[in-house]
Amino acid sequence: MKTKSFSDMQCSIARTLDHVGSWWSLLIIRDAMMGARRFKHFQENLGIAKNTLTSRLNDLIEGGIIEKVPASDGYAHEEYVLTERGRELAPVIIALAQWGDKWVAHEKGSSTVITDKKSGDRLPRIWPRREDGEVMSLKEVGMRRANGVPPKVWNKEKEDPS
Amino acid sequence: MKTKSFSDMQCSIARTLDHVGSWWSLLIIRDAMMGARRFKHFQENLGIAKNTLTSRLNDLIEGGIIEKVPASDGYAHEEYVLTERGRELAPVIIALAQWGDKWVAHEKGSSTVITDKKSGDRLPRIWPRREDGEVMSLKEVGMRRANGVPPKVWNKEKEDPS
DNA sequence: TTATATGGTTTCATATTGCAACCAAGGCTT
DNA sequence: AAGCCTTGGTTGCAATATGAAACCATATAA
Repeated sequence: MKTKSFSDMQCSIARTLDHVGSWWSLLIIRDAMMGARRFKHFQENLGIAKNTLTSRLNDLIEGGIIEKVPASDGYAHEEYVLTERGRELAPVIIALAQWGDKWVAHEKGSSTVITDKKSGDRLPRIWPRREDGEVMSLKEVGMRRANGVPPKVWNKEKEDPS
Repeated sequence: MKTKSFSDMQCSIARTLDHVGSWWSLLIIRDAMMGARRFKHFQENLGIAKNTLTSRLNDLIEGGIIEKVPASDGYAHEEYVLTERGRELAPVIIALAQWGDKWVAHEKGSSTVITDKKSGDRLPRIWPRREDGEVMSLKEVGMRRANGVPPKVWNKEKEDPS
């Protein structure tokens, strides 16, 4: 459940998860990226309860990740499509897919592969790089707050051994 | 809540979310990447309920993302540290942080910036690239199943207009 | 015109989370 | 050595989210 909201936290990650962190959100976004547009697409493919799907879709619409648009084929119904905000979550989806492909793919079922549409080839692992495009090792990657927010307690402990 | 497990789904993303998709998991992993090692670090920093933290930590341990090790300073307690599996979730965390930094940073509080530790500079956006290292546009990125799993219904609809 | 599919809403049972209280084992202080 | 505090939990209980099934209005198909 989520009684507590992450949106107050001083952290982009927490605030992002406030939008896409609920159980089904990222799978809905994945399906939307794969071409799902209608309620039944999501519902049949995910096996999600309809009331929950309604709820999650509304949350995503409220968060500006998905929007409702008139049906592309002239029918009366509306369809759910990703906004630019939503499409830009692709790196998250890709990173999740590639991690799973490497670490939990063999255990059960098949994997989802991220490809270059033209060639059909599997993409290399999405990975942090420097400005010059060089791949970084994870040890070289740091995290800090943008505007002088105090460092974590556990860092202070280490910096100041009594 | 999660009655239903994603682990049976034929999709790496779903199986990954089965490991890290619960409310607090990715924030715990984020804190671990920032140097948190002890129960109280996570608890104080996240404001998570203790029983929930216990539960999430155990899930992450069971998933091989975090492991318990003897205290680094010789004390009696044990500490929680990321395994290699866990450390390799960095691209997910980075992608989340950068998305949030771009799309939800201004609204409230400060943002979390991903940096090059040496220079302290902000990293460029993590983004899909071709084998040759060229940045791709999102339209060029595709997803498919590894081993001939049938395509989605909604794709068939389009391919076969009656 | 009738049947069926779509896109929901409502109700109820169940599973998680948050909160507060409690507790055992180590360390620290005196 | 005795007592207190911190750490790392566990155990209820209340609040909330999810799943399943029933129901329903509208749109589409036969």
